[in-house]
Amino acid sequence: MMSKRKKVADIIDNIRRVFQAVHEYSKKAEKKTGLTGPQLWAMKILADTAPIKVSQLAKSMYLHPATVVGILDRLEVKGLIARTRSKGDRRVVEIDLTNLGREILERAPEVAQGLLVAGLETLPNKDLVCIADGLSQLVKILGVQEIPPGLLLTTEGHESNRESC
Amino acid sequence: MMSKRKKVADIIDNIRRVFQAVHEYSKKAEKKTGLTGPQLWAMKILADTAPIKVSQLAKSMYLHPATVVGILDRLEVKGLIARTRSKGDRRVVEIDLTNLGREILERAPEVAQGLLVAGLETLPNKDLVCIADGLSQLVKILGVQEIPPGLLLTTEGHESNRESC
DNA sequence: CAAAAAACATTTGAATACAAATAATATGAG
DNA sequence: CTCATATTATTTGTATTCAAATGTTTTTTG
Repeated sequence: MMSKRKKVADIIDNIRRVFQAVHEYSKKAEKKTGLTGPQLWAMKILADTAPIKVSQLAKSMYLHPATVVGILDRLEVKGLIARTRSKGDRRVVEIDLTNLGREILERAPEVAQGLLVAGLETLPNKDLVCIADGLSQLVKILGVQEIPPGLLLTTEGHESNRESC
Repeated sequence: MMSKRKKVADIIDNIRRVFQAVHEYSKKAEKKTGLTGPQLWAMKILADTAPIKVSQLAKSMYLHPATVVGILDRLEVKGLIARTRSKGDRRVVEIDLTNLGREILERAPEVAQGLLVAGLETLPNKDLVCIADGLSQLVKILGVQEIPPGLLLTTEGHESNRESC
């Protein structure tokens, strides 16, 4: 029987491994496409929801608007997105993919989350429950059930409803 | 019974929550001490292992040496650490906490990991096994059992040996 | 309607973070 | 011993991230 101390240490190690893996994966995707993780992420969202306001994009990415402006600047320079001042409300800037942007995106790999989703979907239901419960406990410990996820991807909608261990 | 799709989505959401929570926590510690997460993290490591080489500190933090140099620059300006060119090998720079650094550190809160460890330790053994197994599965999916953890903390030593669900 | 408040995108300034290049020193091969 | 190689810290340049301040435009209030 492992000591409690040892179990806790193992858990922490594995959390770190997950952090690290997501990070490494995003760096690999960067090498392949010339797009950084956040840039690719923004484009994936645009592919689904363009045209979209800057503020809405920021919300979708759970990032500060100022951060998104920077990312958009660089994507614009590369000719992958276009900004248009909205006719109806001239405070608003509408973002859309250019044709080049769409082409590039087709050849781009999934964001880190894609890897996770693909991997998880191959698992039997029983294992999914196991993983889900473990993470729920962690979330409970951290006291962040209410926090809207953030980072890592775009899928919105977070109605919860889970089973217990 | 939840659909597999839904389960996977829930898992991803919770992973994002954990990411987010760790990040938020580090920002909170920053407000309290005037030290950023990485700065505090570096000092915690120094408290345990100083004097230490820059390259060794970088390894302990799983960061690029260039990044650590920047962090040390800012800590040095605040008078919390001291750099000394090593006598034995003049390429090496030894880092140590100053007395002021030690004082500040005493009043500083734990790094995000501290919160996790404390929370985990209150859980019954059964729950720990549940969390550990869930994370093990994730790590397996990501194919990173071999990756030395990284991020989040400093404790070294990672022999593994776990039970199943 | 006019002034105040809010919403929106952006700019500015600071801290990470990495890769690549540099400079200084140490070690190894011949 | 000398030259090539390796190690060590640093500098430089780019990207991400946030908070705070700014400038426009819209909405709300009085």
